[in-house]
Amino acid sequence: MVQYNCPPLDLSFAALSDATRRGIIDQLGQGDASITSLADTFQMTLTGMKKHIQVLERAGLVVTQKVGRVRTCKLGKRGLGAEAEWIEAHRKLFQTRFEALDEIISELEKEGNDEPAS
Amino acid sequence: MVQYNCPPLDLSFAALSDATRRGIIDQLGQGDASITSLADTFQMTLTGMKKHIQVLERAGLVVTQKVGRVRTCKLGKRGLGAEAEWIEAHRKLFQTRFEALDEIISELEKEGNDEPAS
DNA sequence: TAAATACTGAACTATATGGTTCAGTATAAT
DNA sequence: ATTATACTGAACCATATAGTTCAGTATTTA
Repeated sequence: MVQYNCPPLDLSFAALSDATRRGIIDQLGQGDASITSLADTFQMTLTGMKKHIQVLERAGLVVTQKVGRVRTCKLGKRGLGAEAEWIEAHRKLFQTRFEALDEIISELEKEGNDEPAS
Repeated sequence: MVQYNCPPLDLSFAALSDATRRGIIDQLGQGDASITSLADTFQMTLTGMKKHIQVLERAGLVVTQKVGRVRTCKLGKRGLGAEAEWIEAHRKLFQTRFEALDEIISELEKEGNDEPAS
């Protein structure tokens, strides 16, 4: 039986499934930030923000470094390559599947630009 | 022609964060399947598989239809467009960030330990 | 030295997830 | 009419998540 086990994707997709964490990535894309400034931006306690950062760190999406009393967070070098690969590969799979059912799909789409569901 | 009835990214990324569910998508890419055959493939109870399918359905990644006593699962028309968009946009963000902070990143990698030994 | 700042960890709450078993219902096959 | 098949729902379990408060420690700053 094929093993579909892929821990890094588990961790990164789980990390991306939270709007606050996606927001943190947005924010870090603008520049590095401390836990305090992120907690302030997202109106959350320091402890709560630290947990989000830990989730992002475990997924390799963020790295942090503590200098003095300030922990600075930045985007991880790992990036989103593996996730992009999986998504792209399977996006094609979806499309292929629909092409195989082209006659049915195109018929449905002719009935309206949106969902044909009544 | 992108997303119309698009459930939030929260739901789809959460759905993709489980290896079994990613495997189900692989499987459905090969052809439609019943709950029973999927449960068999992934060595799981029917009830367990039904829960996974429900998660995928809520995310819009899978649609199902019950005919007689068999519920057939197939890939949802929604696809992975919204997810691909988010990932691609942010992948560029990561890259831009690294170019800007190349020297700092390499310094981080040299240190490795950010916790003072107390 | 004293006080403010920045973070950390433990503990708690509430809810979700991933899985099970068990007891059904509806449908198909014999 | 029986029986087997396919699914469904409720209930349960263990663990994880998303957040909090509270009590610290370590580091600046005044």
